[in-house]
Amino acid sequence: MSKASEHAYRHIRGAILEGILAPGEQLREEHLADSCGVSRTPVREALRRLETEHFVRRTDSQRTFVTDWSMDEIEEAFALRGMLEGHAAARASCRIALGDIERLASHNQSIRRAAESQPINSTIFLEHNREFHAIILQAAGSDRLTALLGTIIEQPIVLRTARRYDRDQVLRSFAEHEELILAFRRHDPDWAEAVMKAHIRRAFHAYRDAFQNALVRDEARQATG
Amino acid sequence: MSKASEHAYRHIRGAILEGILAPGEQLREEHLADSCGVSRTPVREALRRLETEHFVRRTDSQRTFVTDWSMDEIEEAFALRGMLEGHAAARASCRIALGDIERLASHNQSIRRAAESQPINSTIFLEHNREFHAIILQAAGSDRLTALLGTIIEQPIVLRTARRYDRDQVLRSFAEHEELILAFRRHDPDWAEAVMKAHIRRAFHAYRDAFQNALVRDEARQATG
DNA sequence: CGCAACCTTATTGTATACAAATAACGACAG
DNA sequence: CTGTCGTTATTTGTATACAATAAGGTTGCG
Repeated sequence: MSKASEHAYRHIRGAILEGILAPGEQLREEHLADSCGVSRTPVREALRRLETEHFVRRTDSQRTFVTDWSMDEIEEAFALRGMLEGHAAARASCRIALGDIERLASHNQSIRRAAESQPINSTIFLEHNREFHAIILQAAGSDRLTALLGTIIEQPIVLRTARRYDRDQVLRSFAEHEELILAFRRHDPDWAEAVMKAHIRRAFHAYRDAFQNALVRDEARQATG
Repeated sequence: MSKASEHAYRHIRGAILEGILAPGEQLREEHLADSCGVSRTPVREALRRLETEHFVRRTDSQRTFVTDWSMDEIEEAFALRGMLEGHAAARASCRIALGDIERLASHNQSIRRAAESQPINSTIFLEHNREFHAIILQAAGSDRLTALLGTIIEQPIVLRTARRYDRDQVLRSFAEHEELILAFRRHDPDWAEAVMKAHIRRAFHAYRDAFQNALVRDEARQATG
């Protein structure tokens, strides 16, 4: 994808991730075109792409809105992600090279250090966590699976979850990653798959807890303010 | 999606399914626009959509070609489809209404009749088979899963496989569907999932056998001709 | 006061012209 | 004869104007 449409894609996607474009907000092609400094044509292309990746959603009358997730939809997305990433881990366990296992270990050590820093460094955690999962996906050696997961992993949700992670939760991620690495060293697909599924499932509960806490805080703020 | 781009989508998709546009063939936007009677703009939109559905593929230099599958890619697609449709069957088994089970049974009887007709009626088989799977997917009640499977089930492949099905294979599909129905009546997710996975896996082997036979025939034709 | 048909305005869809990029081709050097 | 460079032709990308459609607001009627 060449200059303008790629730029529009990144710009809009970034704005959604940053929360500049809030969930539920309507997106107007012309307005986006202005704010990206391109014409509507590449904006439309970007929107279609963001739609397949579930960043935005279109109504029956072709209007586009930033996706606003219901808890059910999020649980469903996590369930599918667990299944697919579990499958990826199983495949990877049989194929992964020793060097890649070492890279996994290295990224996971960075995650441990991020957990132990004062205060914990979410950005570093997110970065190495992303890379950790990317290595596994690549080791699974299935372009199709990679493409599928690309439409499932909802970065806005991952982001919101991880930003709320406390030290315990990051250390728990670290521990689960370590177990995954053990499964890879043994080339045990069942083990790897089970650990990965559990890992994703825990992430879902972390998300749900964080979300509920946020709701409680909001209500408290409204009551006091 | 409104008139022109929807029309372009159906037109191009249909041409690929009919084999008018052959695997590996390059698609030129202007040419397609002429043959659809619309401008390039909606054609481009249709192509992007067909790309996400894997009907076409784009090179790094943005040229578009009708997808030409390698056997590895097909096996991978079948594996993912087995996993996802198995999951759908498990979900459906817990949620499906009695009426839907009766509809499944009815469609499957039509499949049996198609198998017993002289000669076997592939078109009828395909139609009811599609509907059978669609009912299950809908009963699973997960839009996300439906969307995912939409990008996995490769109609050109299903078509090519089913057209080669002999009576035995259609009857085998019928028998597997019957077992699926039994699992649904018992609301047994594990059973339903296992049967579905086996069903898809058998379809893969049917495809591979048909493909290999086709190869052998082609070679024989070249040797004789 | 409600609501329904109409009109106005906002927004998306499509066509087309032109710009940019890439592949195809051929000439020339080694 | 082969490979590389440059030129041309083909193809895709982008901007823009205009058409079609849907939303919102207004007026008139029950």
